[in-house]
Amino acid sequence: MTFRSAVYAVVRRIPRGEVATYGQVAALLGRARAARAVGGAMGSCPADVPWHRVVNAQGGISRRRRDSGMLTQRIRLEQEGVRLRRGKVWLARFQWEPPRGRRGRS
DNA sequence: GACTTGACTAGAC
DNA sequence: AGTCTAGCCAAGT
Repeated sequence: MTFRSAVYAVVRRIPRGEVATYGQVAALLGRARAARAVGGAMGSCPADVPWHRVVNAQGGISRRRRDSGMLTQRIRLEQEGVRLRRGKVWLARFQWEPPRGRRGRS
């Protein structure tokens, strides 16, 4: 199980209409400081991974080196009902609150 | 195994 | 509030 596949597993759990931050995903994996690695994993992910539901700590859409997919991300989020405030996701309202005691043990 | 890169962050200025 | 700097982590060379 690579770190990346673990990342995908978590992202797939993000409910439609909600979002999570890179740091949040990292924390759920027990690697609170690996937000950067999470971003790297998102660079290329399976089609069934709702990558658009992952944003940076400020609720903003991080820039890719190339591709302007960040535009697609914003649109997809809005279509799911996630509202933005001044170009940034309204985290206080749409940030995902993952259930605890999951991840295998209780 | 060292070195580089990147969709990150938090803290200084 | 906008920029810069320094940690942090996994992957690919």
